Amino acid sequence: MAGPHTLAETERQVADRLGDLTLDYEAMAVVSNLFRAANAVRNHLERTVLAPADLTWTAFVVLWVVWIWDRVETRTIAAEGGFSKATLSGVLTTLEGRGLVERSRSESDGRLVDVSLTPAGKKLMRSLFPKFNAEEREITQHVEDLGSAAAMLRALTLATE
Amino acid sequence: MAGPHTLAETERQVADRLGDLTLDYEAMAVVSNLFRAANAVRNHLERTVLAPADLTWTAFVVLWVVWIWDRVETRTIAAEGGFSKATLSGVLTTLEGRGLVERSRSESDGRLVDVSLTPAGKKLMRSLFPKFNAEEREITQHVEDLGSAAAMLRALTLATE
DNA sequence: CCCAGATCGTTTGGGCCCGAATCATCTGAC
DNA sequence: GTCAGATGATTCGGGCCCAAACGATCTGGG
Repeated sequence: MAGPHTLAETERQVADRLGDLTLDYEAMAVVSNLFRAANAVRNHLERTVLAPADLTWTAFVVLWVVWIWDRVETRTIAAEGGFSKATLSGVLTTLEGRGLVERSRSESDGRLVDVSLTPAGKKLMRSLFPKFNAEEREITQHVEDLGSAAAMLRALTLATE
Repeated sequence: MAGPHTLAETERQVADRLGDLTLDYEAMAVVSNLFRAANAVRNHLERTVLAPADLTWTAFVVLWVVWIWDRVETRTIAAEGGFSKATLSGVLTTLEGRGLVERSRSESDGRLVDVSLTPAGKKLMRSLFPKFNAEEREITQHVEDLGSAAAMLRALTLATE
């Protein structure tokens, strides 16, 4: 889907296999590069910022959402982070075991669970996030127009709904 | 990291937590939207195209690479697909068990393993890829300039190396 | 009241994911 | 020819990932 080969090389190979079918090579390249970029950025941030703090990507996203919104219901975290409630359940258990977050049953609705950061969790995020953002800045510094880049990505997200 | 809240809302919240630190909100928005888009597109393609064929995303990427390049060494597949050799090993075992790919030891170098598609694997890809590409086309149809979009994503990938 | 259906979070089972350790094979300096 | 180091793929252990099943809780119509 994504790799060091040039677009032209890939096109020629695909044409050999599906020469009789009409394909959209530009769409192919965009989707391919989307995943290549997301993978590369994620791996980079994991290595440079998250691994030293012994955090996985998803764990960091969970901490981020809880940190910013202070006290959130689990369903909100899952929606914001873009993963399933099942995944969240496991990650929350891990983070709770490390003393970074706390679960508490909602008083108004016994089905809901609220999540908040412990003091240790807040301390970690306060020290970690500036480093994370500094890397984000590094990574995006060669993108010409950040505003239109963000808009383009938003368009892709909207197109799947 | 990504979610239904507006950028302005998120900025205000972050400012409350880190008001005394300089942050790059545009870089934050791009990285956030990158993952939101990749997740959304992946989930969409998994649901619409891959799930009916009982394939995971990674399994499809592996099949794709092997299909296009006909006969590839495992290390090449991992590099092209953007995941580790450890991951690939497991996925290959799964695909081999389903009779879609074959492993064979390289004759010129006993350390290497070549992978190729079985007839069943070729048949599957020939029927599946047009559907996949049609969805790619749907998803990207509202992106204004596909060429510059691909270039922007490539810049992000390069920035991590 | 009551209870059927909706709405939560969690558990389960199977698969992906990676770094580190392991084992096999190759290479080059001697 | 030999063997130390380099280079492969695989295995292992722990964690993420999801759909489906589950149990608990809430809601509203009767």
